[in-house]
Amino acid sequence: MDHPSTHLDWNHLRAFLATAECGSLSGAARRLGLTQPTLSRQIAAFEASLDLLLFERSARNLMLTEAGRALLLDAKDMGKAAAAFGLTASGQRSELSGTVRVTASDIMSWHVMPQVTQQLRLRAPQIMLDVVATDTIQDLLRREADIAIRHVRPEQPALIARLIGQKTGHLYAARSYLDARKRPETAQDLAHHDWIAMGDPKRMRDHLAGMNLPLPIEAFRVASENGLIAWEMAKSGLGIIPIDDDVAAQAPQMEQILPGSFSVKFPVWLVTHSELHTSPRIRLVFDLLADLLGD
Amino acid sequence: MDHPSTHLDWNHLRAFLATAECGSLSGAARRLGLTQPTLSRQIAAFEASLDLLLFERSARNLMLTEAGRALLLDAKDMGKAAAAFGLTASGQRSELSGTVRVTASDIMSWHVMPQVTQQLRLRAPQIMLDVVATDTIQDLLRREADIAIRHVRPEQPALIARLIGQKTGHLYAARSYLDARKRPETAQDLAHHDWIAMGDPKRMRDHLAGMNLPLPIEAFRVASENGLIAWEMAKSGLGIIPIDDDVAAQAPQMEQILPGSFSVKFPVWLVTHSELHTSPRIRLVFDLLADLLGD
DNA sequence: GGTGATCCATACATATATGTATACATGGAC
DNA sequence: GTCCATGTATACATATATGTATGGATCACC
Repeated sequence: MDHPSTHLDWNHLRAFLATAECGSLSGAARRLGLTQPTLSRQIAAFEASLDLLLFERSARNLMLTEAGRALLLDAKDMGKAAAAFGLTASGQRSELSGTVRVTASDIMSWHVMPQVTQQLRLRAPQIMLDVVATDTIQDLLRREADIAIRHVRPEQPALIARLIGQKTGHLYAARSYLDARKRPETAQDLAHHDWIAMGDPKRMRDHLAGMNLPLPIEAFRVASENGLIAWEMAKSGLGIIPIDDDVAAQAPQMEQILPGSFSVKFPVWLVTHSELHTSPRIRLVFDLLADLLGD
Repeated sequence: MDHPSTHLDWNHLRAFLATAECGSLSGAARRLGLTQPTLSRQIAAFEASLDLLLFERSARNLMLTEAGRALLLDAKDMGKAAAAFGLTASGQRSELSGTVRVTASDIMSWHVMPQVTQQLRLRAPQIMLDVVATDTIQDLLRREADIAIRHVRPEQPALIARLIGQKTGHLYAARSYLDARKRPETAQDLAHHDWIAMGDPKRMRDHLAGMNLPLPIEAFRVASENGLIAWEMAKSGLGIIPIDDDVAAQAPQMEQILPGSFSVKFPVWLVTHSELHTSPRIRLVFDLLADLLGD
């Protein structure tokens, strides 16, 4: 007994998705490059084959039925997979070969870029990816990089940015540190601990103060512009550091401070120069990165 | 600039997936209920539209090209989504209404079934799901339940079972317990700690001994047939318990013992009576559970 | 080496889907 | 109320895709 999905007409499925997302047959026809009567018939045939009413025909516009709403979720998954397929297909074309230079923070470069690069090599084998670990937006304006992964929205009008996702972090310290010092029980205790700063301690203090966590500047005992070094310091037990949960999960000796509280959310932006976005190669890597980073 | 995926012929995509999975055009034609020439032309047209060679024609059989292999991954995602769509569509049909009784262990019933039930209500609103928290396979043979979620493969020939996935667990204890006692540093330390047994302590001791973790039977200070009660005991600091990582993740006061070591992998089986599997309603819930549990 | 099974590609007739043109309905602007 | 923009459904001609039939090629088997 084979599943009914193999006997579904996948083009009808595509028609359903487009119609549901556009809210009209005409709109879906425009999006798909077909005509409105075609969409009308495809939807009707699809409903007949499923033996279900997908849309409520209310004169002016179509409305999803209850069943249609449930099915739309699965159809959207299919649309995402189809989009990914299209991207991968572009990546396989040899005429898009060349180098694309991507810049990301050192932590991102070290923690997520290896796997992303691996995925990208599979999906766009013709493209050579050059990962530069810096954190200044100037790289893009000076054309020293093609695409940047950033955690703040860039202001320059010459840049285009797409919000990809959001990462969550918390406060962590090594178990050895917490065993040696008194384990903090309340937010007040935190001021008497050693803190590690990534970058400028003052900027970090202000940031934590904004999270309702005021700390004296003396609390920051060590700092490093290099995020990886700061993180290694934290791992070896030098103090408390706020860091991305995924990074922390890879270090079993790290323990979350006051679990559940003081969560930091930082967005992930994909940025490129507006002129570069018209280059098919860079455009492809941009879209692939958006797909790979946006899990 | 719209994505190229909207202009892809999704039926060609389906043809590609079937051909790649079957290894031949004829096989794909049989699966899809089409003829071999149709598949031949669809694949050729698809390759032309993508401007990519997907298969290497080597007389006897088709072999995926490098590009085809990369694209197959995305196509499989699409196939999965299409299968899910087909299941949801079945669930929306009113003629499949009725009750299905599912039995699962108490921990599973409490931890995963609520969300699964919610998903299932969305995808098959006509079906009333009855969740029974027990762990004996007899329920199925006596027809006291229609479907069982189990962690051992059933032996009875009258039952059909499908392996859905695998869950991973580790040893956990409450932070309060670990603060009060000496925090274990090595595997040897574990024998001097208090252990909590789910079910029969002897069976659990044997199970842990099989994981190269020999414990005296006196180490088990408390036990409960009811897994939830054992878990609550562990959360309140009565000792060490091996438990699923997802369950542990929801209890911030629980800390993993010797992080990374002593991992327990237990399979998830979906079981039903072979006769029941022919009932469309139960068959549907079976497939939906397989889809929902197998993430 | 012959034979049958299996597989892919092509030709041709037919079935199916699509586009064009059109009729009809609705709601907003004036 | 009238006009116009927008949207859906149907008729008809045409373009496209599909099935049937067939030929060629390869491999397993005797």
